[in-house]
Amino acid sequence: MSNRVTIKDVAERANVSRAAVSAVLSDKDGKNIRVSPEKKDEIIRAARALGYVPNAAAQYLKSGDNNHIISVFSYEKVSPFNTNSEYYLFFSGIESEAEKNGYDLLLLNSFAKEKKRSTRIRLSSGAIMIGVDRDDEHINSLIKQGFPLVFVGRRDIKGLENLHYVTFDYKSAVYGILEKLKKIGSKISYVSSDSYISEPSIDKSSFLHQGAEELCLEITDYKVKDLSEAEFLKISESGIIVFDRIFLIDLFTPYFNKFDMEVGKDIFGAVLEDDWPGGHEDWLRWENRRMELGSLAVKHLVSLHSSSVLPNSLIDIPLIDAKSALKD
Amino acid sequence: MSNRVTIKDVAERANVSRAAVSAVLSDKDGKNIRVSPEKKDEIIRAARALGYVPNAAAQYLKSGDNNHIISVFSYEKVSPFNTNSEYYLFFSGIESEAEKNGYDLLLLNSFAKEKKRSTRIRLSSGAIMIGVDRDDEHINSLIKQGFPLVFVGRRDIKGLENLHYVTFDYKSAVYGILEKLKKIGSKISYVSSDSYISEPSIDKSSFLHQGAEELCLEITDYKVKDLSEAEFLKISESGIIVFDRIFLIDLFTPYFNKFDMEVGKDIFGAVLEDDWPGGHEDWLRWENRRMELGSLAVKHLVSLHSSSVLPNSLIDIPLIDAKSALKD
DNA sequence: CTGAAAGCGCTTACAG
DNA sequence: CTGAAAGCGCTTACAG
Repeated sequence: MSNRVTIKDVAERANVSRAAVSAVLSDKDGKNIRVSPEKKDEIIRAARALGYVPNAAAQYLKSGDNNHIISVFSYEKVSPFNTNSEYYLFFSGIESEAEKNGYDLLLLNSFAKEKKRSTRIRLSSGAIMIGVDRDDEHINSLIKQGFPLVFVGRRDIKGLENLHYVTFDYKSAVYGILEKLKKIGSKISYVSSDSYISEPSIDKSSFLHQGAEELCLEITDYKVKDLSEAEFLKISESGIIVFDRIFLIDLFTPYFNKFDMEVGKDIFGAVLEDDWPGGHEDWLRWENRRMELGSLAVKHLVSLHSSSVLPNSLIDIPLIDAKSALKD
Repeated sequence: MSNRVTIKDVAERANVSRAAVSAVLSDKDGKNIRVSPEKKDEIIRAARALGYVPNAAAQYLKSGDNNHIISVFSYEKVSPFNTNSEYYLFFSGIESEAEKNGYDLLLLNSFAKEKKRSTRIRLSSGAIMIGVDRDDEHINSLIKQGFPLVFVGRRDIKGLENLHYVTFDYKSAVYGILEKLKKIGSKISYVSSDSYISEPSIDKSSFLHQGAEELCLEITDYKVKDLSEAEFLKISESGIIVFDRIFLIDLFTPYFNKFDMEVGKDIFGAVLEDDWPGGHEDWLRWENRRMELGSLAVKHLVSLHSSSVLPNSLIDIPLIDAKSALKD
């Protein structure tokens, strides 16, 4: 920590003002500050001889410029770049897009000091939020103050308007599935888990009901925890089952077997989720586009930086095609 | 960028000095600065009402403290957290150990602006280097100035002493392999590729020769690019082949087949590398301990931070056991 | 064409 | 027990 060389050292060695050093070394010479070629040369040589490395913290503090660092904030237990994290693909898309745009990433994942952690965001000039916690005071304050921040997935936080987020185009995906199903029949059982209701699950459900109405389909909702045989029979009566989560399939499979029902033939199933482990080809579903969404989050953040529009105004969010991999 | 609230705003609202705000908000009240409980309460309320978030860049600039951010620097094309990067496991170990110690990670991987990139290191208070480029002026300057920096893998940079690095214990691994081989015979062909000579490959080779001498084994060196039949026959005559890189196996396999030689029976092969794709069970080799090495790099960096020893003095480096997964 | 000065947002001696 | 002031290392108007 001791003998760091600063701009002052360079200035002294080159016999110029610090301003001149700053201008030359950050290629801003010629704007407000003009430096003669000889001095310029001398400054560069002095910097090299001394081993000067600019203090990025000081630069950022003073200039307030975009420092081309994006914080990636995750509330989850598993770090998002762990392959078996459900956020890995988001993260992977974020990283490659960030690199394309010349941004570096600050990963905020330590759980030790919650408070310090959200503070470190201020070392970056923008943040991408993965995960669903919404009660971080610092984060909410920063949003209010117009700190560029993009959520992956629609987010709704009470008291906060104009949140920036990118999301899948669930509407067209859900409608696509409904159109396929309409060819089979007009009654649909919609099975959802009891789990925590997030914005995406709210959206999917509302698009489903809205679409059903438009397409004259009849939907019956079921909340399922443990599945009894009676329940199964009631649900499967319609011949068409839509799940909101993949894992629900496991609850039903034993009964499909027991009653000799073949999915895609005797009964039709669709799932409104994307994280497919492989197999399950008889299920109607959509592709995993998480990488694309991660990449989109970065694009959105970059546009927030470059645009003259105040961050608080909502920028148009291009939608990811959630292309349905449905059978004909 | 506009309406960020600063410590000044909080101080004004709470009718105290900025010093008091700073002390209270960073839990340093009671040291040099004492604040009455009422004022303390008022400060906290004011900060909350205003939505104050400390500016980490300013804090770091002023205090110079350990800001608990580690830069992870990689020179490679593929980002280290890409699963198929050869650095993925190092990175994975770095990340989990960093989290354990309450450190966040700044990933420096963008290739657009090489200069800016190494500058951003200064936003962190330590760095871990993966990959082998050694001609980054900024990095070298920072090392000279005592910036805490740890290389993954032994590194040798001209003009720089007391580099910090963590490395595999190649010596014991290579000796372990030699001891196994000694049971088979006393003549060994050492085949290495023509590729770029890095410190690890230098180390492995020198341990191999040194160990052979101690164990009274005879080693003949071969540099191989395209393998001719004549060459193959010469090399395989010894009955024992040691490769420095896994991919060399592919050059030899066709000839093993042609001459009906079975590895582990008619001929013995060992490889001084760890990144095994699976299979190849007949080859003597060692385990992949990259994750452990990544984790060790973080431990080393943390000890650099906490120790009162000047960074320039070399701290003892605990070695990773490169456990040999050799057959009996 | 060049340099002196103010100030970014903090923290930390130091004086009262 | 509390506040005024200096200063971390930069950049950017501004005055000459």
